[in-house]
Amino acid sequence: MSKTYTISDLAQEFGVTTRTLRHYEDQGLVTPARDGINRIYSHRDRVRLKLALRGKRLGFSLGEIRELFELHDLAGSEQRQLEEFSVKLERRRAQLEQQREDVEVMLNEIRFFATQCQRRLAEAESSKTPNPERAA
Amino acid sequence: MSKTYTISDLAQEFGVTTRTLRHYEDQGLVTPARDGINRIYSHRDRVRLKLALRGKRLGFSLGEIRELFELHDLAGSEQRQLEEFSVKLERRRAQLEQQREDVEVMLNEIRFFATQCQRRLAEAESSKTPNPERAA
DNA sequence: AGTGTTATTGACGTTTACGTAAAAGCAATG
DNA sequence: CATTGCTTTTACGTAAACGTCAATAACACT
Repeated sequence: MSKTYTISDLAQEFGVTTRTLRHYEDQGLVTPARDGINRIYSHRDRVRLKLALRGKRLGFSLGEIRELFELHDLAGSEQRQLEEFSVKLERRRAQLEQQREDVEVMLNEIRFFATQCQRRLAEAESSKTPNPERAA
Repeated sequence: MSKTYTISDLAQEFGVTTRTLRHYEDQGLVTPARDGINRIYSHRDRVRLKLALRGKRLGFSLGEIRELFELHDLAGSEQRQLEEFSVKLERRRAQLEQQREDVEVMLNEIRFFATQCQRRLAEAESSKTPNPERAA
């Protein structure tokens, strides 16, 4: 049917260890089926892993990522919880926009230093080859 | 002369504990002077703390933040290390741009769910007040 | 002099996110 | 059929980033 993956398939593809995948299972982030004793990962597990790793890059804890998954799963459910859901989303959003701002600031700063670096390296280079403009 | 701060001044301002500030000192992120035994934080320390907290929000470890500070301090120094510096900066930049992409993806997803939420909440609301359009 | 506030240095505790080693089970393969 | 390779569970270890006492010291009042 739909393609499945072994534990090392996914580990390799995403550059993590099998230990990590088992850990994520303990934490409820993925729920692979079993072939006897061996884990079999579905497409859904693969997607979840991808999302989890993105979440990690964004600084979320595994617990928070699980929460997000739960919220995500809940997204088609009863209205009574939707309000609470909405509030949580708003908090996430604010946090992420702060983070985006942080990233922009950092990138600008890095770009600045990078150009400074290039300039200095260029200067050092041009002073090695005796060129007429400045060597005079 | 220039304004100084006590440990709790900065802790309060940045919403961290004094323990955190002492820890950051252990890790070499700030180097407050002393009035006898008491710490006195300079404007420079304050800036460093601010940068450190931003770094944390971006997912850097304290060790990495210290590295960045060292690189930053080195920025006006000898060319022989500039090349190495430049390489490190480039790695950071790539990492940050990946992160920025992650943030964008996440924000879009959140915005999508938020509007879905609002829509459902609105629907629920309008079905409470018997309005002619749909109650018919 | 006594009381309260804020500071100091240890030093052990805690949480998170895995690492790592041990012991054991299938499965193909030379 | 023994070895090699991948898997499993169990369980202790660890690095980072602080938390949380504890004991002590310096001031500010009142």
